[in-house]
Amino acid sequence: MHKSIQELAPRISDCLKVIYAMQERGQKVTTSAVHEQLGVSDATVTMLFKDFAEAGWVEHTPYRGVRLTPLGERKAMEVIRHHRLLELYLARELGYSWDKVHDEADKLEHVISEEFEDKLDALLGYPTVDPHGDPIPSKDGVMSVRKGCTLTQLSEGQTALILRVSDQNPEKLCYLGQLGLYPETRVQVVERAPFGGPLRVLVGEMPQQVERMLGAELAEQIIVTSPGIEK
Amino acid sequence: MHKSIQELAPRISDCLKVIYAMQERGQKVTTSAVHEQLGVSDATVTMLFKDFAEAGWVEHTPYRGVRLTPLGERKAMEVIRHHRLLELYLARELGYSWDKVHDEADKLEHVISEEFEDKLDALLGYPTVDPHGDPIPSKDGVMSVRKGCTLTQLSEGQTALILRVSDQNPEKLCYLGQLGLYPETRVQVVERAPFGGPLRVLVGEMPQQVERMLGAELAEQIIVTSPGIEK
DNA sequence: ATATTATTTTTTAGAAAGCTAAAAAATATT
DNA sequence: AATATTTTTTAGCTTTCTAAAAAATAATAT
Repeated sequence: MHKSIQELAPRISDCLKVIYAMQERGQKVTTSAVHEQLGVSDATVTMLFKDFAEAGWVEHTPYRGVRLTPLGERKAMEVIRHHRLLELYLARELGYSWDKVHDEADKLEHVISEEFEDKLDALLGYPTVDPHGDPIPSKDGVMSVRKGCTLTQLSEGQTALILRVSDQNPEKLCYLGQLGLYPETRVQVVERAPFGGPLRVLVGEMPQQVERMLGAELAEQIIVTSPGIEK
Repeated sequence: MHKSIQELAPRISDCLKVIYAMQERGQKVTTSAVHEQLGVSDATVTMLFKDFAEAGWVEHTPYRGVRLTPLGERKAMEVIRHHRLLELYLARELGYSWDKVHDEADKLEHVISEEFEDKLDALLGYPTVDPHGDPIPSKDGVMSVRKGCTLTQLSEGQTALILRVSDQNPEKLCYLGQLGLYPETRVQVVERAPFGGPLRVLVGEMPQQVERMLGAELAEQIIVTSPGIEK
């Protein structure tokens, strides 16, 4: 007899997040891929897939991986909303730097009540993006994603606004912060070395603009407004 | 082979709190008493006692119960500090009523980091009491208890300041809140019915003073300044 | 194409943690 | 001394996870 999923136990919601993130990136959600992200064995992932399928959150084709159902996406939105509200709260109210918010939010998100979430939401003024520029889903599960492209896709001379810095690695975030590359910051590509080489960019508005060098690996993680369509 | 206690798992810190609370009230900390408070079987409590003794947190005399060592008290202070800082934070920053803070803090206290605690502490201005008037231990484990007596111990006509309202029951707290019986509020006993009968008290300062009736069971939980020694 | 080999996923069997009911042991009460 | 109560020990349950075996799929060579 298999037990059905009642509450969002830590393992459950972590797995949901991983599945959603992979699917969002257009990747196949396979046993081995989730196993790598989640740090549990393949056997465990297979069992999680079964539980999820039984709960109606995913469609599971054995040996082929899973795909979220509308219900599953809804659940994922709840988890992501908790996480991102907490991230923003930690950064704005408690003064956490943006490279530390992820890990702390990961621990807190499993224990906060609905009431806590609502009060946070109100305290923060019903925000729509977290410190990395990632959108915060609304309470009814709608997440509006601002369209953009990666910084590497801009051509020389082009200007854009940073929308998201979608990396979880604290070291990388810390470094990007030192370069001033936060969401809502203006950037201009001065020079683009070929074959995935580094970028030379101007960061910030006119008076205090600074020039920075940036490797392609990092630039790839920076989502900016598509040229022409600034808002 | 028995595993030693490394981290303060939820069960562990809950048990520590219960042991500390009982010892503070001068009660014997026996297997059955902890079993009742904690909601686990006697067998489990016996095993917890063993683990605690092995960790050097208590002295365990088999069939006689436990007594906290200085190290054990130190650990208990850490747990209580977490809990009470969170309670104050929930009440003051997020607008929780004082009857709801306990349960939410109970969930959060198991997951917050040292950094989170420090930032809360700073945000709250390094507070010394929680919303119930219970003292918050300092980071180095010192807790200064303001001496007082219960409201039932005052004689007719006497005046005092409420120091603590040390009840955890949400319903009772909610009711006491309706009567305006919060810490730092002035009260005067107008009439004291004999044989544990109800009290008639004046609540608040002169201009907007109100008269209230109060059963002995509730009055017993209200700690006030001893007459004469107001501060 | 088809057989062979490699890879991935699932199943199976069992380990470890955490708990409890019931039996045994110690203490308390009459 | 006999009986009742409490605590501890024992044995075993449930949950959650994994290593290894089995099954399915994918890649390669003939």
